[in-house]
Amino acid sequence: MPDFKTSPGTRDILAPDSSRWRAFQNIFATNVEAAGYSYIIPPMFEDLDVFLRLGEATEVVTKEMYDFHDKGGRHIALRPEQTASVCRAFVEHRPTTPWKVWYSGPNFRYEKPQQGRYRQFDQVGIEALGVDDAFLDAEVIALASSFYAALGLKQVELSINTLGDSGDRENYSQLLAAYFSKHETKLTAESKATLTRNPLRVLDSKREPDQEVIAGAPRIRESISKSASEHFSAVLRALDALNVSYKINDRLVRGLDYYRRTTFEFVSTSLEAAHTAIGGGGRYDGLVEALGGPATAGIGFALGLDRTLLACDAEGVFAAPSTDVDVFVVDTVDGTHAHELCHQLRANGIRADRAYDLRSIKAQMKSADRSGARFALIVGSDEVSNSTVMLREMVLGKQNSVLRKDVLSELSILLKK
RNA sequence: GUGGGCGUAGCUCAGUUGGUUAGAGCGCCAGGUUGUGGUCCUGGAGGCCGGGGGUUCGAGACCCCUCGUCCACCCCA
Repeated sequence: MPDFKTSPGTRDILAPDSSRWRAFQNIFATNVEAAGYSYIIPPMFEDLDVFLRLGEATEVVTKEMYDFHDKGGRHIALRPEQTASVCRAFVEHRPTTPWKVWYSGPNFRYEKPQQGRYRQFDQVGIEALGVDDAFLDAEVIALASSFYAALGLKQVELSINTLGDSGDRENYSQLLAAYFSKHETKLTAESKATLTRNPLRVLDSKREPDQEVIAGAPRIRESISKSASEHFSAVLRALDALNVSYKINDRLVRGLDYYRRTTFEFVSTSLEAAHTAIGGGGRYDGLVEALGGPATAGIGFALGLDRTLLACDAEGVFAAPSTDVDVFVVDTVDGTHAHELCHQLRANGIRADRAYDLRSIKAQMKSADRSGARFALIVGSDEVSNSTVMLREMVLGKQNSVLRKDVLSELSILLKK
């Protein structure tokens, strides 16, 4: 056993998974940049207070923060998500609105790891600030939806709900608290605990014994303001116009406290494990204000890389792209020829690798095979003496002699086929 | 944070009721093939059996602790 291993909940992403990650991020970037979202790279840590604005009833804030005091005495936290950072950046730079940004990168939560849940986990996401328009809600949701489609995912369901405005949410929360307290004896112990912390989240319980009480609970849409209700209808109409299918789920409240109005979640029906939620988001009108900025509307989503890739595995889509080189150079003379040929090929955009330590031709050919290169260039003493190289097409097992000076042009032609 | 399963070679795993120098397959290296990979054959390297303590004449096997990992709960992406 090695002396050192990765910390719990962290891991090394090696090839071919690493190239899959990068492709994932590239596809995401292409999709959202095509919709006017620009790239933001916020810091991975901030003043703890930035994240405290996410809400005191949120476990992400109260129990799972990676926080520490730095050498300057600042109370710092590794970001548990990126929405708060984006809002802080908005307040700090005051860009013109609408401000549409996307991000990609790791977040940190001190949780007990299990499948699809890590202490360092990656998300991609977008945030759009300064716009109240229901068309934006629908645009954001549609972008997530078409991104899943771009990966090849089919078994993804969209749930959507509205939480009303902040006053509505408060009222509803109290209404629920009253209702659940009345029926407390019928609730599971876990739900009772949740009730004292955040009555809304009791609705999220998937425990069987709770279902009857939940079914009878008051519905939020009965107690939201007219404007919030109209906003929700407009979002749904805008989704219909794009043929984005959804399920209204009036029990969907989501984890973070800052959500207002539109809230949504993407669930993979191909996953068996507990973690089927592969992405989610919503409006967070008021969060910018909480961070000291002007009253500003905001909406966004975050998608978990790991979970989305698990869903891809389950559906057998989005394989890791190949990173194989085009050419592998075998040099049994002294290594100099491989050295120079690789350099020349690479300089001309041909992906090339070689063997080292002047191993036997057999060993070098084995490396060539493993490299996945389509062609091998073989240089032995015969080739050196008549200024040629042997060009071998690996899968065909055919080879022919090529003048050393023609190698580049010859390969360029062959690789285009 | 709570509960349960599992830690033996780089990987996947065998290892009888405790009994000598701990095994297989795959992978890796070398040779068979003095200029050729993928198939085949032969050989080789590689293990403080997660760590610590205990029981025993004797522990990879049993007990305790600890760490890691997986699963469920909680929570969430």
